[in-house]
Amino acid sequence: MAEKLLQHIQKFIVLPEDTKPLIASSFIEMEAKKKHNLLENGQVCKYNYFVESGCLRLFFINDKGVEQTTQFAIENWWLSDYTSFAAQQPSSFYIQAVERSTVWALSWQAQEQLFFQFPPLERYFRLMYQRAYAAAQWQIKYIYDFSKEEIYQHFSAHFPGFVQRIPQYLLASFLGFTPEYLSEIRKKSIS
Amino acid sequence: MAEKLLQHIQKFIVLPEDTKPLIASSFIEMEAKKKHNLLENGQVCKYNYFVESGCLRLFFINDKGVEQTTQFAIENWWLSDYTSFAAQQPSSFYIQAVERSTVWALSWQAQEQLFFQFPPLERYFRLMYQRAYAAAQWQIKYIYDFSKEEIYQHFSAHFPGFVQRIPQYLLASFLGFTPEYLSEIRKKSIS
DNA sequence: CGCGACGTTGATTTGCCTCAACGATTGTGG
DNA sequence: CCACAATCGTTGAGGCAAATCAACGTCGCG
Repeated sequence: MAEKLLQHIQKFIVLPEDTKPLIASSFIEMEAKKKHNLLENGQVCKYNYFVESGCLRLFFINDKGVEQTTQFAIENWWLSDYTSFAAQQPSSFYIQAVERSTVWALSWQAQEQLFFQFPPLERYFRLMYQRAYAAAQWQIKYIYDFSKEEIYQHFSAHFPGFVQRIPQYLLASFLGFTPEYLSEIRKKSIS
Repeated sequence: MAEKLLQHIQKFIVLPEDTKPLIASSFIEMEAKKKHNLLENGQVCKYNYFVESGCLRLFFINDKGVEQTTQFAIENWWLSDYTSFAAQQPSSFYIQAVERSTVWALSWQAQEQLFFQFPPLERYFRLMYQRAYAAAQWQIKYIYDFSKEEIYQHFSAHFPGFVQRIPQYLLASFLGFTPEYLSEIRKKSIS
């Protein structure tokens, strides 16, 4: 149980055998069908999610009623609305399964207790946040640096498999433009 | 010495008296004049900077030669290019003092050694990264959610003091548009 | 089979940029 | 302490990337 999660943690810190049951039992295993919402706007984001398989996305709905995806998480990535999670306040985001997904959910209380029982996990999570923050710094750089067309070219060059895997309207939403414009860009790059 | 830094750490974790000299001595105090670069494109980002007073910015230069500011850090905030810092690879950013600033610099090696000597600091840094990452999630949401004009209105409503404090061309660069357009927006909101 | 979700195409509009020129303010050396 | 230059902010004309709107083809699913 929780093999993938434990293996992932062990890439970053040493895990004594006897801590594994403690850790595994702190998480809740969840199965989410495609399009199922793990978090809805207005709710407190109770969990930090580790994706074992499948894909989640973080999005919000703007004042025109359009869904804006700001992040995806695939296997071995964590996802949460950390503003809501850390302060246990209502979120303005949704978290939704893009595909059928298996995730391990860690509540804020369980996380705090785990840190108390096994402090080296602080290091693991420090590294995870550091990695996530570095990725966010890059995402922001991309947005400022490139035109929409360049953003698409870079992204599809770096993550060809992922581009194939998700519907185009979600990709457009994530990259910050309309499905129509994505269509136009793709037509150009084929010919 | 390093009073502000130690006080800041104590807001998040308990610091025994005898650890304070150890911590303080792991940092290098630096004074930076206005426009002085603490990091330049192509160098490894050797330090994680804590701002005691003044203001730093993180920026890069795009292919048209224009400086794009992606973050500011004022008193009690940390700043670094974490992609470069964590992997000790060359950075594609600059870090520059916006005003005369006093900062405490922590090298990657010193940071690792500190974690070894006093593990509770992992928790402090986990919380700092969590906070920084949450702020980045919000920044990304803002970029997707609002028009340039709305971004300016929100920002100047939330941080009126900061808007006064820095030159307009840096604010424009940070908010993602040209100084000319900022001028236009400001004219509109006055009348 | 029929409906709804998804992708495409083209016409039109617009938010914002580019470029160029000109005041205002700052600072710096003589 | 003034003169001159550099930096910074403003204004306006023109242009383009990307959005909006609307219509239509296609696929998968109940």
